[in-house]
Amino acid sequence: VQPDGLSFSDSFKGSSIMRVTQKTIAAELGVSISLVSRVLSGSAQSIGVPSETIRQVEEVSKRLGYVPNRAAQALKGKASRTIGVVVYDFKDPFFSDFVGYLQERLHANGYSTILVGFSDRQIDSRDLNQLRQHLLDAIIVLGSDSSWDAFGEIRSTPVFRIGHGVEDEPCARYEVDEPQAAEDLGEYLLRLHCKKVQLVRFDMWNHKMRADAMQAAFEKRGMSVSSHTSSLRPYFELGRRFAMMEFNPYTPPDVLVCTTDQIALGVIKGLTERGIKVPDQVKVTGFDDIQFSRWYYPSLTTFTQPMPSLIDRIIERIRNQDFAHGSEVFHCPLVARASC
Amino acid sequence: VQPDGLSFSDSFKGSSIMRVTQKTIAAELGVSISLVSRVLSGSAQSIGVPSETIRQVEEVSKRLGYVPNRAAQALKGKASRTIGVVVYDFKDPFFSDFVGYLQERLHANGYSTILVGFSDRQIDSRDLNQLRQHLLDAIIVLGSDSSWDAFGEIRSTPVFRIGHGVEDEPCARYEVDEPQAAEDLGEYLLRLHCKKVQLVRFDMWNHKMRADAMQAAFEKRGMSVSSHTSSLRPYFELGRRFAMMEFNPYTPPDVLVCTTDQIALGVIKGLTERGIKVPDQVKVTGFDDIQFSRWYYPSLTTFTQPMPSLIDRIIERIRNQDFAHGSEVFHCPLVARASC
DNA sequence: TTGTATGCGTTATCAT
DNA sequence: ATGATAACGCATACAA
Repeated sequence: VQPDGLSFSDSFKGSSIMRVTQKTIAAELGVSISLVSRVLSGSAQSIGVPSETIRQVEEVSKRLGYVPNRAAQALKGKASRTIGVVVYDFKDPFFSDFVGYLQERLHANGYSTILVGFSDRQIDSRDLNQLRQHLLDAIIVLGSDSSWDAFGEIRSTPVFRIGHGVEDEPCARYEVDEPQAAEDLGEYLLRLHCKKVQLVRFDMWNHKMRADAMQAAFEKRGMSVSSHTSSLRPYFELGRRFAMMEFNPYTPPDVLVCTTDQIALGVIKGLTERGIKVPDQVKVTGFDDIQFSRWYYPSLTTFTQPMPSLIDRIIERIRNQDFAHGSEVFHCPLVARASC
Repeated sequence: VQPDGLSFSDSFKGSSIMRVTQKTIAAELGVSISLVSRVLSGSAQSIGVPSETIRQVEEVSKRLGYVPNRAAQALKGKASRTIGVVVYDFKDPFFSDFVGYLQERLHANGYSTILVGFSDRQIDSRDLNQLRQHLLDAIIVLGSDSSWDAFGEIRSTPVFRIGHGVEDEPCARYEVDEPQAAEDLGEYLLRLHCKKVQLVRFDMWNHKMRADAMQAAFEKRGMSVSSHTSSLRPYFELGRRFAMMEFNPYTPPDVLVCTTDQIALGVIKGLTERGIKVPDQVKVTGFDDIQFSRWYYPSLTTFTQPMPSLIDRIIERIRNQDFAHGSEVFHCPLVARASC
């Protein structure tokens, strides 16, 4: 990093630029702060303030570039219209896609997003202290966790979790309908005359939950199911390593069912490097429908997560202050592409 | 989305759960709020408060789970330790990678991140109104923009831009050293005996800037350079479409130099679909080193952006209140992989 | 129709 | 060594 050496003189003037507050506007017009406040908060009309006065206040406030101070508003007990978003694994493309969409919808609905995310790791309650210092209308958690420990101390803010959690978590939870997804894939594989399935998954309880549902659905349909489990990270490397080292091309399964798109893409890359053709010699499926699954070669058959409806539903609940605890499941449709 | 129908009874109790404030602690101990404040802000020691009192306050505050209210602190003029992050294209994997890393570093340094991002579009000053309502220590902008319009109204908060901007932007700017990158690639291609280069880029000024630098460096070394420009989005489709429809396999260039990894990956996919081998029949390069470039088949030769050092440098400047305007360039090292 | 006063949680400046 | 008090920006109950 090297300076270009010519423009460092014009320095930022720090806090010398005064913020425009209601006081500024009131002084400018020679009226009281409360009058300005009433106009700016929209309650003036119904109170009976003459529209000429309203116009003047609005004119000056616009001219001076007034923006309300949320800190002050929040302090007064008003909804902060600020949402905390917690992500367990930001490096995971699925989650970063999700965050992008979530943030955009929140923004469109007038909410600000405070982001707290990590890579590949459990979240500690200390990690959330920063969130607790803000006045939030709600917290949205992206990711599964088998314990509620991290959120135990957050009691004054409602939490929505998108992912699997513990049974009696004091939050509203949205979970993938794993059995339904498994049934859908089972039917699909049956039509493709798959007899022999191998599952490839990460060694974690939520992957196991998904894999177990798959296994049940496949065996119910008379397929034979074996399983490969690994704790290698990142997921892509897990899949690739499996395809390179573990996959046996002499007694291949018909299909490799992976619990995550990243694993599946790694598998495809590993197989391709070994000269094994997908889907001709072995089929591959994933889960999540990340952006790159459509763009890989071959494109990946996977399950789409219905982000738009899910997110809009949560935003609506936040707006309605509907913070009822409990879990709902949502359906992830199978998207058939080239890999299977 | 269907309810599971059994756990919606235990509703969230809304604001019935009182927040713990300094007042709560003061009441618990029968002391004044000021005393509590002094202890909690760390100024007690030097003032001469007995360590026993300090201990007691700290004990109670921990037991009650006190967290300072940033809104109140910010109102009092304290640094909010909150940073706004603006992203021009969150759908772009490069930016979402960047945001993840940035956020993690900010968090580690005690800063909160307020995220405002969009997909594929110019940002309007209205889009930033939400940011302006927060008391921010700084704003970090990810992405290039040939105009300062959107940020014109933000005058009380220092801005850092990572990307190309206009010459006299009142902010601190960090820009890719395009000529240096072009030189590096020129040398590299020379060693690979490439004579004929085709550039593939998006139709936007910052892509043109990069492509122009490349063209100059290549022609300087005696290579012939042609160029394909398109305004198709997303970038991946741009590259793929080019490879499918425009690329002429009978008079192929030695290498396709793309202004972005996404374009390059699309090119590779398109070529692969046509049965054209990369890098055997034609080489491909990108720019940015997104996560999937390493994972594509073949893996992509590209330029890495030095996020860690860049981000840590910016955080340090924020901490030191060093908001000097002007631009610095940073070097993006070439990473040679399979595609070229 | 508009102004005054109060309080949100915190910090800082006074007193005591 | 500690407690009152004011102030940050805003909203609102209460006066006028």
